[in-house]
Amino acid sequence: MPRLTQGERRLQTREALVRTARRVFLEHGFHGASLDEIAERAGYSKGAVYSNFAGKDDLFLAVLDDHFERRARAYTDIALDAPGLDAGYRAVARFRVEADLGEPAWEPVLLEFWTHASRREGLRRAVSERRERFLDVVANIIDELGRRHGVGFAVPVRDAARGSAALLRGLAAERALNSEAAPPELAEELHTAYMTGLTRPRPEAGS
Amino acid sequence: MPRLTQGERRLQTREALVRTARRVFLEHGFHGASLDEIAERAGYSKGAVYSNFAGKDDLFLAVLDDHFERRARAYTDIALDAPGLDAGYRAVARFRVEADLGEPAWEPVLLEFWTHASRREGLRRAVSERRERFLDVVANIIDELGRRHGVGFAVPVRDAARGSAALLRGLAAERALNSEAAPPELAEELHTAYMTGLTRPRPEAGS
DNA sequence: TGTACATCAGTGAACGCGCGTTCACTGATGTAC
DNA sequence: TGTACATCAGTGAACGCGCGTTCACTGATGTAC
Repeated sequence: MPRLTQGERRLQTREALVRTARRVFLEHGFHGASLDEIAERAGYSKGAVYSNFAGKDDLFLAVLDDHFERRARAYTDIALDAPGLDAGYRAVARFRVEADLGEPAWEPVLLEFWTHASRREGLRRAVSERRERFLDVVANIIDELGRRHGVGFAVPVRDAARGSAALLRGLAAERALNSEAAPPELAEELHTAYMTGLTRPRPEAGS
Repeated sequence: MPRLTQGERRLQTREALVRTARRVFLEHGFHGASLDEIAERAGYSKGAVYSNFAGKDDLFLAVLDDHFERRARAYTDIALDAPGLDAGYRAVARFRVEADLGEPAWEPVLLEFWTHASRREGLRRAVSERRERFLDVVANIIDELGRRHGVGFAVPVRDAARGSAALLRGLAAERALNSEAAPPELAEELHTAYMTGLTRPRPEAGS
């Protein structure tokens, strides 16, 4: 009914494609998903994909951006709303595991794309930049958490963030192979052990 | 010169295929590697692959078996030869990172195959069984380490082992995207923090 | 030791299939006067 | 408000390509007598 401008229409198409692409990637994996199916299920032809994205890789990057953005917001809320330091460590781990269990296909697709990207220099760089930006957010959370509770960390918060993400991702990979491998309680426990092992009583006071 | 029996010849073919397959998988990834190239570079035709393996998946499983076996031996030696508890935690992390850096393509291929397997029930199970067997070895190492140094752990050693592997794998994934992301010293530090966070002063003495 | 038949590792060609990407084209929207 | 031309989102067909798997076959090794 509301006459849309060309730009709005285009944006609408783009969003429909990204939304559908996410679903199809989840169902079939990155290599397994076909642009044909994505376009068709979104109500367009394959050409529409190429009119809006540089190709399959680029389409997945758009899905990625969407995902990381939502994750970043969720982590921030969850960690900083927690009642204590330990509770923060735990809440993040629990959230992550629950998210994985709710959408078990996501982590495998992401890893598949990472490995794909790791072999293509340009794409590798594109994914890496997004990754680092996401880690910025996590690092800020950890930093803020430390500040609020008057503790410091054995390594720079950025490195602590990377390790935290690595541990949770590794556990997700275990779960992809064996869904009972790392249930929420265990993930909580291990993540807390990791963060606790890094936590130091007193932060270095300013220079 | 030495006339080989049919069985020996067959075994020789099998081993040549596995050895070559490993190299080609490393070069092109699991999906990217073709049985044609593997067979040809090993000096056989594609049919030889199907005479020795059920298919591409099965061939990769053979490569996996080989890999895990060598890794298991290496970890055992390294952890138990270390002069102390912390040194053990550190040595394992360092070994793992050095191995990754020496063969940066391995972790991506392994992850690619894991994600592939996670979507095929039969294969998933096959990989999972191998995975659990490997974790048995790591769990034994941790158990022995704890015994020797008179400490216990906050979770069952099997779970501690899974988390250790998860952390190191997650860091490897980071490195696949950005080779400078998690250098040996950092991996050591993070892994030690994780293990230390799990370590408890006194083991529960037998019931 | 020698012969006849059976087994079997490995060959090589053919099969069957799907997909990412390109491109000439169209019909609708936007712009300029 | 209306007309003429330009732009552009999306179409749909064709292109080009590779690969995993199957299978009838062969030549050599193994077996039985």
